[in-house]
Amino acid sequence: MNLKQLSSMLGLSQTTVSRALNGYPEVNEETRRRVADAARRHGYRPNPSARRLATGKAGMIGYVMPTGASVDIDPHFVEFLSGLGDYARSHELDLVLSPAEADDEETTYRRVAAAKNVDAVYVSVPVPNDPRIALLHQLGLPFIVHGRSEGLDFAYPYIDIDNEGAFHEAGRLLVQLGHRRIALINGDERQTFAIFRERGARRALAGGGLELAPSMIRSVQMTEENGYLSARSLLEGEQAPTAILCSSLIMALGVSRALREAGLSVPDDVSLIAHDDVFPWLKPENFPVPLSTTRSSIRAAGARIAERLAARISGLEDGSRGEVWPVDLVVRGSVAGVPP
Amino acid sequence: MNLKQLSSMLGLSQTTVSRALNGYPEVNEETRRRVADAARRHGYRPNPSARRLATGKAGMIGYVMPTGASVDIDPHFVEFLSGLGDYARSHELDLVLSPAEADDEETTYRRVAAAKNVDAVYVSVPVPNDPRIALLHQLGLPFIVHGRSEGLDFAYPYIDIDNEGAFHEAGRLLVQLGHRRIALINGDERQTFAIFRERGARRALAGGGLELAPSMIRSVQMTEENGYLSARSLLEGEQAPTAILCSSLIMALGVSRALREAGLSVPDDVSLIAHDDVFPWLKPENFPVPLSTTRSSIRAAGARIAERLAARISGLEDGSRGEVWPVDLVVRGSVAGVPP
DNA sequence: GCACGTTCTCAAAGCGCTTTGAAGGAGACC
DNA sequence: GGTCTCCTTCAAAGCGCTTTGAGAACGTGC
Repeated sequence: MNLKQLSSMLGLSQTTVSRALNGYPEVNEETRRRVADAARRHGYRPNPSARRLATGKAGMIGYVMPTGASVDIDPHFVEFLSGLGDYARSHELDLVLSPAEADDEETTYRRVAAAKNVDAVYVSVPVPNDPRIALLHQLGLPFIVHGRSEGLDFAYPYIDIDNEGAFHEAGRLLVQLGHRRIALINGDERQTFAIFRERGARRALAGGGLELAPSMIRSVQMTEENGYLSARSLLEGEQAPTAILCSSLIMALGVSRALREAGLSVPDDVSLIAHDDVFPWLKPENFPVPLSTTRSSIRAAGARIAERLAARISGLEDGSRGEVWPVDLVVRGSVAGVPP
Repeated sequence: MNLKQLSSMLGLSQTTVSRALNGYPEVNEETRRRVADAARRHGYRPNPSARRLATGKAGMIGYVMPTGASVDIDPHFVEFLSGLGDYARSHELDLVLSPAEADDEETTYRRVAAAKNVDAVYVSVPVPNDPRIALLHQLGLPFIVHGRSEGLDFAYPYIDIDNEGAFHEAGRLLVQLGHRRIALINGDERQTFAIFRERGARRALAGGGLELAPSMIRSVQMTEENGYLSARSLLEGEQAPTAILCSSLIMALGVSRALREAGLSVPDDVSLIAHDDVFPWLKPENFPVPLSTTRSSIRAAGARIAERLAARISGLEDGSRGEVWPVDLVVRGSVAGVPP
């Protein structure tokens, strides 16, 4: 059932039917009702390819997904998807994933932009001076960044959480409890979120007259194993930390394991605070000792990003507003004063 | 730069240019070379919307993604995506995710099929008599199932792992080691993979003259917490198991925690075998006691599914071949003979 | 009764590609 | 020289929608 058939069936022109269905004002209400009715009865749905060709609008949002033989997609991504679904499922908004060679995303961004398959894209885990953002800016393809870049000479729309604030607050708590040897097990140091977290932690320590020595920092891909290895290497040092800030719950699993293996207990020997992106399958309150966290739901961010992307597509939003969401510090059993 | 411009620039008709670029035989080699050259130099790329409208082919594959306020997307999904990327990134094959209300996927499948946005879809985690498979079969939209259904009266293409064989082998090992009280912590019992695993375990026990009592089975969503709760409730019983089969590494985390909390050690008090889908961020060899597993990479399956979907789209594959992949049993320190 | 807005509807021209059916040109064969 | 083929190329007709520019139809006001 296409427009032609439907309109001839109704004895109307394609124009009128199209306008009736798309809510244009110059159609008689009575006619509109008749058309809408017939469309529903016959299950008419405009062919998106045709509509796209005619309007240039795709009604889909895109994501360029870095992949590679030695590249693993981040498990956080499913949480983002859950959030996206929260908004998108009721708006018939689809997401197009375009896999890209991780060390050459530009080609794929150009392909996506040229193809006009999608009306807007979202960009995740930015780095300072992110070339993807500059490229999208230049190509004129609407986008929203999940996270922030630094050093770009133009404004762009984003949603980010207050990573610096979160780690500042967590660090400050530890300092207030008397800890002086505080370590940070962070994500990839090239990524802005990790830079901000380090900055927050550093500022917190400075507030207590302390420094965050390079020997107390680890920057690694966020796996259980890396959490374990990082913690172990920290604990081996002369100046083993009495408190650890950790950038992810998954790494915190490994940190727990290393502590247990070293015969150290939480929080008596070592205090532990991790960032919690709110996974449904791994909860901080279920750690052997309930884990203190800085908490912010990626899922909620995903829903908000979908919403803003949809708004940009339909012209309801423009400009380059940045949103920074506050992060909750949730104190549970894993922190205590410095051991005697 | 579109076809019209390119062809007038070359002094050729659109027909010839189109054919030259699409590899039709009736074009002079010399002409083809000229055309290809000019296309490359001017960065010409056919507009996919136009091509799609003309051919009806989208060059994209789809996935209807069940979502809902209380529905969480499975973390296994990113592994699938990594695998998909392994194949798709070099083939410019995009994936369209269409979020659906989890309790009414049919509507979305119909929308996707009608929209012709995608040439084929993949279906994951099927249940017996899966209505989605029946629907796709009826709609004539090409698809491949990741997993298997049961009870459908037609054949369909799928890729599955030998879940029954895997759990049979794992169970048999435990039986051979003398265990008589063996428990199964499984995924959602409605899903085929869980049914097959139970079947495998049951058959293994039967081989030793044993029965898998309902009281020794848990069917839950695969989270750390549910692993913990299931294990705890099993250990509380009169007839606490001396061995546990577990359907996921994530649940095995919780099982470990429950055992530790109960003061039981692996493998002296309880042997443990889990299914490992091969997450890069959580490895069985890094469990406190290296975990024995039945191993099968979801990522590899993702790549294979992308490949087969692409083949179906381009007409290289048809019919309804099912592939069943064997599963490795990897024995590590977490299994031992039955405690005295 | 006529000119003039309004309101509603329409034919036709795109959007950029693929594909059908046909035609021009060059050899080959008789 | 004429006819037949084969090889290349082409004009034009879709694909199914939106949108422009224009035309009926119908009051209204003078």
